[in-house]
Amino acid sequence: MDSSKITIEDIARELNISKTTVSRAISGKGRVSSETRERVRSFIELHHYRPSAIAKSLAQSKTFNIAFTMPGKYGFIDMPFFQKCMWGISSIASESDYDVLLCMMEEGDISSLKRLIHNHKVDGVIIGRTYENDAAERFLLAEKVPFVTVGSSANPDAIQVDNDHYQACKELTSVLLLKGMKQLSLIGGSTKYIVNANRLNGFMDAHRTMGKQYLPELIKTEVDDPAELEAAVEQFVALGSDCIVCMDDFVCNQVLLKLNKMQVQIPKQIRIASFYNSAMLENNRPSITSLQFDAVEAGIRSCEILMRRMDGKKVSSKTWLGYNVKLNESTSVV
Amino acid sequence: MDSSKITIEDIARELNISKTTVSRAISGKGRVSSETRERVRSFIELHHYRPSAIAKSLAQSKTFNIAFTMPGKYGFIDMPFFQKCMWGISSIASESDYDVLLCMMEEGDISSLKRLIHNHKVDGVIIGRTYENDAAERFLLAEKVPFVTVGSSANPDAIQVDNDHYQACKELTSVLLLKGMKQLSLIGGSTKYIVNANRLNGFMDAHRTMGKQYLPELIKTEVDDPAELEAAVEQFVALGSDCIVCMDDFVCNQVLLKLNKMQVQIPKQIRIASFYNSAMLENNRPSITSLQFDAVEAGIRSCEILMRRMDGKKVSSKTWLGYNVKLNESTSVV
DNA sequence: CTGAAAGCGCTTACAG
DNA sequence: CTGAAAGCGCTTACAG
Repeated sequence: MDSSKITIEDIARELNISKTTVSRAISGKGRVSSETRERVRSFIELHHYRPSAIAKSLAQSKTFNIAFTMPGKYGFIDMPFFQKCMWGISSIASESDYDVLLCMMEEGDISSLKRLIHNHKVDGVIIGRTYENDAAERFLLAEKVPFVTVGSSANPDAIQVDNDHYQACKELTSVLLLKGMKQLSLIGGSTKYIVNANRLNGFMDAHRTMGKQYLPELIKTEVDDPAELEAAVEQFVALGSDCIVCMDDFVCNQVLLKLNKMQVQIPKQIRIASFYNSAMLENNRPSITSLQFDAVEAGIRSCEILMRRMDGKKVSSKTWLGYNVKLNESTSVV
Repeated sequence: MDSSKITIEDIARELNISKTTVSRAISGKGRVSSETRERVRSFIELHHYRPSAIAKSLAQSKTFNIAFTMPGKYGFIDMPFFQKCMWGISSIASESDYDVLLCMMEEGDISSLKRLIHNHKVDGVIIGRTYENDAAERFLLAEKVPFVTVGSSANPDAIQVDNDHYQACKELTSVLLLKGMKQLSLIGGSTKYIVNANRLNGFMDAHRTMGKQYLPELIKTEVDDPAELEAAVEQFVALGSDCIVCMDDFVCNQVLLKLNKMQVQIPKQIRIASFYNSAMLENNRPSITSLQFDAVEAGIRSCEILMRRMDGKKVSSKTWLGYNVKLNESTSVV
């Protein structure tokens, strides 16, 4: 018998029992005598029978697929994050015999997501990258498709899994202050992004909590072009800042290039820390002190939550993930 | 009528025609009067009917899914390649209303692939990373599942899409020689890997073709630990090599670090080129001369070929992809 | 050009 | 504990 074509009906016929019983013996739902169960089990093993996921899907009106959305053509930044995240998602999904379907889309263009949903190919989705006023989220909400976002969303109806950037930044800043640095400077992009606003607050509150002052001239947010960034770095150095804290790894990378150009040595002449880790900084010399967020965990948690949500269970709308402060060469006080 | 629950039967009833006709009007297969077709079309549009991909799958015994395999937990190297490749694959797949299912696996552990195939969740697979004596390939061959590999495979039965590394390396080497470099050195890993053997041959044949000599002392393959690599670099410098050619970007990265440590300036004191491009080198200062391979194209071609193969069409067992020689600062002859 | 009917391979109330 | 039968929502020979 060709193993790839065995059906539940074949088993029933061979074993002289009904399809119903076979189905029950396999799924474990409903009572089946242990003797019958064993006969089915051994037949299946012998003939390498594998149930058709498609038929099961149709019968149960479930696809056993979830989608994972991520940037496609552009935004090749921080790809390791997505890979690790996917790994976490896959592991959890497969435990429930679910598979993950790729959905690549750019900001604004959610056509691939629409196709997936309209074709009823998935039971739920994990949004790997959120945007402000996210079209994908609005669409999924309207279509009543369960989803969870990795990263914060402004949408109060979205179920979110995120790192506690505020706490993490506050802690890293405190550690730097404890190490004796006195003139921390901060540089980063737009604080209209929630995550950046949180980072700024963490930075400031750490100072407050420890009874330290920060110099307003040393805080430079809303930086969005290289020239501006270079000017800021020059100013920090001129004002005698002893450590530059970067709001993200992208900014950090640029700061490093600028300091290199200026021939300023790290950590001898100035120290550097980043509020975000990434592959970009991983191989840097000196190694960069940064906050470590675990992308695999983000994947795991978001998938677990989505699974529960798809099961109709209540889930909390916001899940905080852990973080680590990783001290490296770039902030060593010689 | 709840749009998410409309079936072909509802349409048939509302329009007073048979399910058969509705199905034909939608699929375009079989003759349907243009009037009927139009009635169906407008009804569908009005009520936002979307056929169930699952039901279609079961009826046609096709899943409309393909799998893309890539490394999971380990091997976080060169992730942008996979992302670009996936983007290419997705675009082509979606043209035929196919979706791509993620299959993350480590060398040797093909359990996730097995699950996918046994559950009949895909019609074909694209192997994103090939290994020697690839377990995944052997499995798919045995299961008679159509697949294509991105990158070369030693398996003669595998349908492969690959870059012509030999030609590419030969060309880059020739260009370097034409620029006047006289003592090219070559460094890389094991030549048991087909791709490395090809690279070595390209390097040597370029010399031969141009009537130049290469010094055996300047060719160092089978390098597999950092100490060995550092020693080799020191030797190259001591022997007066004017350009180090690296077999891949990983080796190149290490060579750069070593030269940096040695305070040897690029390209002033020595030049550098890589036989492979990657994000790791993209942001380097100085920018690195390297061979450019288009990962999006690799995805596109492999998916096109897989689609044709799944259609039962004959496809050539080996497809060569293009490449570009990208000259950058690291080989400028001042 | 159109339909009735069987089929894809499972699941699941319902009845026993 | 077990079965007959209907159902999941499409497709497709076959017949007209």
